[in-house]
Amino acid sequence: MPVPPQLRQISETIWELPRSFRDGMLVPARFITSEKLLAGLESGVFEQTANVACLPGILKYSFCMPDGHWGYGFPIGGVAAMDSDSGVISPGGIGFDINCGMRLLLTNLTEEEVRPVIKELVDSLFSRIPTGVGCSGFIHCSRSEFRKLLTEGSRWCLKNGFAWPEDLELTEEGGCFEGADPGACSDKAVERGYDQVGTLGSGNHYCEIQVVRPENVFDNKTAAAFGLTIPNQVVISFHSGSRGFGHQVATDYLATFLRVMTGTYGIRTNDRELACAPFRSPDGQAYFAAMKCAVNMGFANRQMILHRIREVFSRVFNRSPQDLGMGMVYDVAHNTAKLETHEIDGEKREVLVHRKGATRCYGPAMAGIPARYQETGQPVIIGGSMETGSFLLAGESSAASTFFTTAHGSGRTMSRHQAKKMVKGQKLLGEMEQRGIHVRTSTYGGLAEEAGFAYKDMDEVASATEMAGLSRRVAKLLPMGNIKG
DNA sequence: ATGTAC
Repeated sequence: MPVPPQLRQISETIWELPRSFRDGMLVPARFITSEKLLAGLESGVFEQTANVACLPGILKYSFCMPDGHWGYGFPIGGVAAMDSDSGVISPGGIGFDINCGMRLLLTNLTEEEVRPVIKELVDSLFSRIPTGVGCSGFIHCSRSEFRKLLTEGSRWCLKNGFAWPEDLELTEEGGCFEGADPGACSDKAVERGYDQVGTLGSGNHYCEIQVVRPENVFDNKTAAAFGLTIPNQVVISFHSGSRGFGHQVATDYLATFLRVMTGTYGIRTNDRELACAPFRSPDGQAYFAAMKCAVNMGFANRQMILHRIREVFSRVFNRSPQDLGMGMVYDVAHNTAKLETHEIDGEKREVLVHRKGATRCYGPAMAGIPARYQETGQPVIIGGSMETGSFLLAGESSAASTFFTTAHGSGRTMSRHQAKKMVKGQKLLGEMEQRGIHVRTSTYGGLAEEAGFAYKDMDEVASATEMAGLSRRVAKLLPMGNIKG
């Protein structure tokens, strides 16, 4: 893909479009990537990252992470910090699936112990965790109970016996964004969401049983601090979000913002998909309070899925989850906007950081990460494709340059439609089976969309984040079994 | 991502 002629290389891992690239750019656009990944960037990503640079109140740079690809308004992999007084909030900078995120769970089992029962485990996970479009959850709470869950996030799960206390410590923000207001969410959003807690969803949402081979551990000391202490240790990671609820919140407020943006607030954007409102305006604050509800739904959703995973392993091995060492490593959100304090030109300021397909990666000794990770930096979980595995990384102090943000996945290289044309899901399933990856899926078409070839090179993305100083590689997690929607 | 066209 040809890059814009105005793009100039700043360092080994930074390319920049200057403000002169487009009228109205308030800051330059920066692409944090590698030479190889840069060559694969779609031209739309340059346009989108430059359009974001025009949004009122944006500070320093409009960023695109190494896994960046074309998205709604912002690129997926887009990062923008706004001045919390004069800046805007934009749903397109957060994503439709608010608090889509990754959670990583340990076991004290080895590959040798798990391999003989992998089919039973995967089949059992598939039958116990609802997957696919429109699926319902296994807890049936009322609409009013769901509104409580929206304000409490993972705390609701703890109160109801679906969490260990340490699960909350090991979730970003303790599994709850404070200030969530269910009153800011439409009845329609509640209607779509109240029955979906504890469901995986579809698309690229999955739950995977993985093995950490000794040759795939890059930082032994940090791996041990993250609980990886056994050769060929088995872990489980999964990817899910706030389902139909978050989608409806995003849809509702995009419509509102489009209605009021120009008339009420006098804001014009290059792309209607960048609809936004001043953060301090009533509309901006209402969306922020509703978005927090969706964030909390996402945390609670992943907590309920975790509960079911523990049940499944416990039943198959006839041992308690505690005895199986099924504690969490961490839970990271990658579709949010959050008020954080960052140093901007030598001055500490409160800014609204939009992360859309981008992971927070606080470094060592920072407030806001668990005590046990103070020396290592927070765990960062980057989900790859179901064929190539995932990465566990650690936050670094040098990530201050991107408001402590790193990549979130491997990033698509082709559309879902294109991927489906290239391989039949049933054939792919057979091939993966032969390579020792047991897969269950709710639709064969959906499986084909997630084929490994439809994604960027996972190793290249992880290496690029490390070279750029955003996060350091700790271990690569290889798939043994996968369930997907 | 998504009751994949409220």
